[in-house]
Amino acid sequence: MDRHGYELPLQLAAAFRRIIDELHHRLAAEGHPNLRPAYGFALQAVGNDGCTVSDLGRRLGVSKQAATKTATKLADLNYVTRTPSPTDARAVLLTLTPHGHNALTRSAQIFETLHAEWKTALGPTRLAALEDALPKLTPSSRPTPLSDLPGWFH
Amino acid sequence: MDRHGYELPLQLAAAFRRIIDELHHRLAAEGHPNLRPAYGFALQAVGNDGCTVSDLGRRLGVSKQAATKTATKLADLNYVTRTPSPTDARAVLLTLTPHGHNALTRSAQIFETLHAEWKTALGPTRLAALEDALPKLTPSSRPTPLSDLPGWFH
DNA sequence: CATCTTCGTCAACCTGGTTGTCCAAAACAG
DNA sequence: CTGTTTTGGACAACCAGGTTGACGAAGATG
Repeated sequence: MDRHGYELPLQLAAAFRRIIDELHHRLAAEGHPNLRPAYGFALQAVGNDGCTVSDLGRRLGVSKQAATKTATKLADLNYVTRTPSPTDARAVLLTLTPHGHNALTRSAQIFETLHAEWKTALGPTRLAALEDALPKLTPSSRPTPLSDLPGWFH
Repeated sequence: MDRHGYELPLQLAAAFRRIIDELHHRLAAEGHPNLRPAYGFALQAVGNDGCTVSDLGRRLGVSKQAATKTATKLADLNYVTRTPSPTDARAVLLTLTPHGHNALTRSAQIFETLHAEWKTALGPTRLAALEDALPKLTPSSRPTPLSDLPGWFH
């Protein structure tokens, strides 16, 4: 009757993986074929208000150096622009380009579509129960930095 | 009332991450401080029956070359031994050492303990509902290779 | 016996992290 | 106003764990 303890984490990982894969599959079909999952998280971290390189590092939970590399990548792919900060001559402001904004809004739309699909697959009650149960599964303690997902595995 | 679509994947990732972190935290306390999550999956792939390097690559969904590197790492950490196959002079058999067996049995024990803790936290009904709902969330199509989790993000 | 095909390795490369070093700019003493 | 610390960002070097390409030795197959 009972499942084994190792099954649930595998299911969690598989579900997460499939969702993110599906998201990027659809994003690729909507003009964002170069957007890797890792970049997606970074884009979210930059956000509509933009931020500095150090901010990005802090939000992603990685070093400033890693954030610099990521910022360069995002700029190369035309997702953000790097402009000197008007208030701090040391700082570099990362700002979403129209392409970056587009990626964010497309992602949000796709997530809402996916949410509707899950509701159909499970029924609203069971989906809500799932969303309810997940945060209670682990004694969260800290507010879960939602970051450092890449690189954490190693 | 409804949650946003992006929340569920974040919850999935956070739960998975915390579970694996907790597993390795306890494993470290039980004599396996060097066992990284990625190695854990590889150890599971080797299994009690052992396998060849190519088998390992196939089970993990990575190239033979990557499997060679992983096998070397596991051997360096004394989790597996590399012996020539008696039936195929080309092949190298990977076999769990006592230390490797220990890691696997400890992992299984810890997972059962964690499962019991989840049952306490959620109640048996809601845990079962969670385990029921997760596989139905995504239209699995293929049987989910459970592999290539490392490296997939990039 | 000749010819695939497979097993495992070496080498080179890519990505995305990490530390260490450094300079210029800011912030904060005094 | 000046001297010292802190901070922002980049450089370099390194590491882990993937990738592809080439290759020899061994099995499988004609």
